[in-house]
Amino acid sequence: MNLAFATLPCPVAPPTLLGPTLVPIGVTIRRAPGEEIFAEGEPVDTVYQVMSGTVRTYRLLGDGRRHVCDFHAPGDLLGLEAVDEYCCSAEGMTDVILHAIPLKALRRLTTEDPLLGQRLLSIATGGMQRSQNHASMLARLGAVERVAAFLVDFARRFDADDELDLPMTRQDIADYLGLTIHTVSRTLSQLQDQGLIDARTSRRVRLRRQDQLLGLCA
Amino acid sequence: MNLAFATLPCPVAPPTLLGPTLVPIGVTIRRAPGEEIFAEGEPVDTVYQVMSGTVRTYRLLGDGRRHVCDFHAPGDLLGLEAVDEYCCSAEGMTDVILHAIPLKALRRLTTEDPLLGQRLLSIATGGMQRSQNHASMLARLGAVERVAAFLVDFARRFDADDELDLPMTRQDIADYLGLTIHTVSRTLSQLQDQGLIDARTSRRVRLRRQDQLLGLCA
DNA sequence: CGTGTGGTTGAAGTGCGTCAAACTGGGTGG
DNA sequence: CCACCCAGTTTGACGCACTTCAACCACACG
Repeated sequence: MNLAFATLPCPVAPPTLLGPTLVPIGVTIRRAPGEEIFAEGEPVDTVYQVMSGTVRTYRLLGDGRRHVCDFHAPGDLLGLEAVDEYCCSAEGMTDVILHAIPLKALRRLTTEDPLLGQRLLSIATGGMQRSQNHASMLARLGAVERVAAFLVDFARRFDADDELDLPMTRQDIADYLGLTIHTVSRTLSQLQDQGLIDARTSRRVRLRRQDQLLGLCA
Repeated sequence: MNLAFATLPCPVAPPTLLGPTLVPIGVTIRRAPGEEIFAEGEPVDTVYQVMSGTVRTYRLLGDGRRHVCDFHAPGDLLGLEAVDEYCCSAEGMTDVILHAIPLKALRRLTTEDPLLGQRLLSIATGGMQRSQNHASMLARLGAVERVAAFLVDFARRFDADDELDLPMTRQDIADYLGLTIHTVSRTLSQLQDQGLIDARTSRRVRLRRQDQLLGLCA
């Protein structure tokens, strides 16, 4: 067993981050499933790095419609904003461990360490590209393409190769893909009938033909 | 919906007297309407600041479907990417004057000047927020809401208060809003019938009831 | 005056949403 | 251990918003 990893609280380090934590300051906090991390409109005073578990960020429109901006894996940074208030809310989907970094301290460190600034910029542009991909998908793909794109993307970012353990409900997926739970459910059934996936339970999906799923993403 | 977007202080100015640039290096280039500035997939070696005119950034999906990522006003920065190739194409919609900044030089300046790094980070997070707004719109708003949101947003970012001079075609708008030109045209006619706008010509629109249009954006 | 590009409008088609009902699995209490 | 519940999920029937197909219009240009 790799003891170096065993002592670190962040088992997954995505390419945007060089180390397990972004900065050596801040405190560790925990959140239960459904528990709020920060809310849209609150003043920004803290940036969070996901250390373990999964987080969803979302916005509520005037009449209650919800849009899930993204699902966040260990390593992801939350709350890096352009303005002085959070533009979306964040809450845990599983039990979550977060590294909470005071914004002031982060700013101070950034002025001292240009490399940290570079890294933050890279994270921010990466986030921009990701939301642009999301927007392109919502603008031009149909339901089957969206669900296929979601499955392939989730497999790449989170779990293993083809055995997915989805931490989110159908409603979460629907609000992420701009669909309804009915359409998501029907589409998954359709992919199952076509033999592209194998939905063992509603939360456990195996990608049988990842190449064909990828081909559906246009 | 929060329509704020971080742009640099570059007011619309006649070509002979351009506003402040991001950095004191780089060269000025011009592009005609429809002319390419950079293309999706090309290696990133230059970032551009729009000095005058309007630019569209877009992506092409496999089968020819197009998604317009954004329309860019004077002051906006183009080509700030997370990876080593442009993730969308950019071309002029009007005659355009751009400030072309070699990426290497920008990187060097950034390590020397932490304030510039802050500014770039602010631009990047602003761009991320803007694409997130775009995605939320595409995910959850209907055609009327999308067109209304587009008009209000365009009025804020570009032109004057309520007299819009649209530099883009219906196809551009449709590809930005995830609709067809037919739906865009019909929706504008509908808003006209309701007295919310006054479409003098197809490119010239007056917002008669901006408050009501804003109310439509959910 | 003909041609071409972009825009508008109508009629018909369709993909996804809405409404409604049944199902499933996990948790709880009798 | 079983009965029951309940949130989440699946599935069917139907409606509607947007797309598709098609025609016509407006204006610029040679």
